[in-house]
Amino acid sequence: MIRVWIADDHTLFAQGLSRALDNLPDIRVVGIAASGSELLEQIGSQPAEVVITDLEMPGGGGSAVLEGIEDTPVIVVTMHASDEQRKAAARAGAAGFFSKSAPLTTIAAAIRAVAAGERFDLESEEGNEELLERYSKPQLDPGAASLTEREKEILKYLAKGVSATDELAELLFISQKTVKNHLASIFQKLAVSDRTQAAIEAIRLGLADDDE
Amino acid sequence: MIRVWIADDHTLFAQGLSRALDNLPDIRVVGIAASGSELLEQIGSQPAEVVITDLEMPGGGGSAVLEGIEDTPVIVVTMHASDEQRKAAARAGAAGFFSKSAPLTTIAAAIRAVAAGERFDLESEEGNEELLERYSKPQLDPGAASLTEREKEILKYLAKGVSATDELAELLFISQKTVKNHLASIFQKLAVSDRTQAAIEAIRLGLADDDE
DNA sequence: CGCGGAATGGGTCGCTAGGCCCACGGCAGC
DNA sequence: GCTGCCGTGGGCCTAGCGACCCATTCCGCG
Repeated sequence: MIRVWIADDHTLFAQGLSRALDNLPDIRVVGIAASGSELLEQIGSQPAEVVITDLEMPGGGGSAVLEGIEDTPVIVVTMHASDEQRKAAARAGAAGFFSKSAPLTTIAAAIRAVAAGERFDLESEEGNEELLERYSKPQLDPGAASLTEREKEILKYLAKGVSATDELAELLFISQKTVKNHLASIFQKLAVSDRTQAAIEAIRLGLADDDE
Repeated sequence: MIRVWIADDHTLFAQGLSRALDNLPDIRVVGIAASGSELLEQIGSQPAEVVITDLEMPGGGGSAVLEGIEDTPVIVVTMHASDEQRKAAARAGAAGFFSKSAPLTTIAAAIRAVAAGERFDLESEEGNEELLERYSKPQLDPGAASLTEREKEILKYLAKGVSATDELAELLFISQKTVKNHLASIFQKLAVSDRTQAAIEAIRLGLADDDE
C-alpha cells in the first residue's frame, strides 16, 4: 500500500486523480492540499510514501515542497511538460516527473517506481519504457500476488478477526514463532506495518471471502 | 461480535441458520459440525463464545457436547420442543434452549443472552419476555449505536489503516492517552479485544465510508 | 547437483498495546 | 443544583507485538 499526498491548486484535477488512484489496490491518496505550504503543514499528521506536487501554485509552489520534504520522494507534475522543466525538477531534488496529460497507468507507474526508490521520467519522456513496464504490472495485487499459500491462509483468519498470535498458531497447528515470521513476511509484501493494516488489506483484496 | 459453533446433523438447517445469523452484525458462525463428537474435535481450533447443538444426532448427540464443553455456554435446540426436554437440557448443563421452529429473532436473542451469561428459555417457553426484549434490540449495531462521535471518528481512521496510537493522536489533536482511552471504550462496546478486530468491525458496520 | 524459496522453528530486544485504577471540566437532562 | 455522560488527561504494569538476527528441512527448478 503506497500512501500518497497530492498538492495541486487545480482542485478538480487533484480530486479526479485521487479517485482514480484510490481505485488501484496498491495506492491510496491520504491527503490533498491546495498549495505547497498547506501540504507541508498537514503531511506531518498523515504520513505518506510519495508526494505529488504541481510546480506552479499560489501560496507556495512545488519548489517549496521539494525544499521542505526530505524523507519522502516527491513527484513533480506540470500542465505543460518540457525537458526544461524536467531538468529543473531533477535539479531541485524531485524523484519523478510527469505531465498532467499522462495516462493513469503512467502516473501509477511513476508512483510505484519512486516509492521503490527509482527515479522516473526525469531526463526525458523516453528511456523509461523499462520502468513503465516494470511498475505497470502490479496494478492489481501489489505484493498480494507473491503471497504464499500459508501467508494467504493467515491473512484469511486475520480478516475474520483472529488477530492474536496464539489463536492463529492453534488454528494453523504451528508455533507462535512461525506465525510471527509469516506475519513479518506479509507486512513486507503488503507494505504495511502491523496486523491491523494487514487485515484491512486482506479484506480489500478479497482474501476473506474464500471457502468456509 | 459473538462467535458461534453449530452442531446439527440436519445440514440444511445448520447452513440456513448459519447464513441467517451471519447476516446479523453481532453474530458470526465460525463452524458447523454434523455431530457432537465432530464439534468437540474441531472447536479447539476455532474458539467461540456460544455453542448451539441439536440433541439427537448420529455419532454423538447434544449430551456429548454438554458433557465435553465447560467454558462455553451451550444452547440446545430440538425439532419438537417440550417442557420435558427443556428440563432435561437444563439438568444437563445447557445455558439455553429453543425450538427449530423459533423465529430468527428469538434464536438471536438466545445467543446474545447466553453470551452475556444469562440462561434462556430453560424453564418454559413463557417467562422470557424480558430477555427477549432486552436481547432482541441489538439486532443491528450491537454496541455501535452507543458509540460516541469521537469513538466513531477513531474507528473511521482505524478502518483506513491508521492503527498506531501516535498517528491517531496527531490526527485528532489529542494525547495518546486519550486515544487509548477511547479505544478501550470502543473495545467494550464492540465486544472486541484489539484494534485489528475493531477495524474489521468498523468496516463491516460501514463506518469507513463516511465523508472524505 | 546445487540453488533458492517456502515453511518450520529459535532467540533477543525495545516499544507498544491493552487492562485497570483515577481525575477534571463541560454540558445536558431532570 | 445535582447527576450522569462525554471528552480530555494522568500513571502503572504486563503481555504481546514487531524488528532483527539466525538455523533447518523440504521441494522444485534449472
